[in-house]
Amino acid sequence: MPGKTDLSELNCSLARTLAIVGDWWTLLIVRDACIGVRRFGDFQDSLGIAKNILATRLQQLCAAGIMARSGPERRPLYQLTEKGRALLPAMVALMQWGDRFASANKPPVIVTDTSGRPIAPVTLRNNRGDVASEDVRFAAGPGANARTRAFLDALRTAEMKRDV
Amino acid sequence: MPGKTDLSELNCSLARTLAIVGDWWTLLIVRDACIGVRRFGDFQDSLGIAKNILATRLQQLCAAGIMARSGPERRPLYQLTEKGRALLPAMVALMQWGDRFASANKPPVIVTDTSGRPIAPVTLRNNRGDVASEDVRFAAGPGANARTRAFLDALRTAEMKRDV
DNA sequence: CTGTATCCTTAAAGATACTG
DNA sequence: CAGTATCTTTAAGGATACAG
Repeated sequence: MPGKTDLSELNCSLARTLAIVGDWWTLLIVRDACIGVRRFGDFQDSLGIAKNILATRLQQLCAAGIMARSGPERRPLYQLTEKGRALLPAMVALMQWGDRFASANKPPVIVTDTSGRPIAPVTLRNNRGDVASEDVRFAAGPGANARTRAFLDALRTAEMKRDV
Repeated sequence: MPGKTDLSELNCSLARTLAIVGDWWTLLIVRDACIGVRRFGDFQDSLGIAKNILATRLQQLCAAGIMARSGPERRPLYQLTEKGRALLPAMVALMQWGDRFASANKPPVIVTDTSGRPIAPVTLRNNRGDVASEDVRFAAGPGANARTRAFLDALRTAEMKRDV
């Protein structure tokens, strides 16, 4: 992105994730890989992406350890690593949001287990069960720096002051 | 993004979601909103984003129904709508991935319920319990067009032919 | 404080041609 | 088929100044 800020500096795991997979094509490539695409040309056909862009993205994904290249040098296979497959819950959650709000509840693609049983809507849970989105809170974690701590403190204080 | 493809055309809910919230700043703004940020200036301070960019994003988010503007015209509040809060599972899943792979398991921010109980790692489940990422499959859904169907069929056939 | 209006820079995206 | 090498376009991001 033009003249941009380095999101990975932001002391925020979401920002760091987006700095790695947050651009327009990367998650779609990962999605295709999940579905079973492995060849350069198949990614290209599936996405309608320019070859140079695709080549760059695949290199980045391999460098990031999200995908791995194997097979013949002339006609390699690109496959997800464990780290790449770990993106699945996030990807499916994004898909489900799109199913609901951007595809009018008519999913172009449905997600199932090996027996065809549908994957349930992704929810947030604690050790007792689902947690509603209104009940979710954020707090400083072990990786928080002073700025992040101050920021969260300030917010908490502001809420105390009855901001509504 | 420069000279770009319209992802929303892709007959894919993930692409459509990314077309709405898939740029570098939008999800971070949503995250801040989740945490409790509501003021223009607070978003700006938190993210270090330029004012014009922030203004554009907030407009887009409001237009998309993800955030809503309220309060005095001179000093409005920006808050998530139901549609916006529905992004939480996806956001948390992305954060968790970053916690693990981009923050060395030292989360800058932790997510809890109202009692401080931690939110568990987001997983994929069917009606019986967790589904491992290797056991996830994709199939054409009610919103699939001919191209998507053909694509998924072709992949399935290719796998039959013993690709791996 | 919350924007809007300009201007500028830059690099991402795409098209095309070429190579092994 | 799987790239690499260029070239061009273009619009996103950012800085600044200004306004209500």
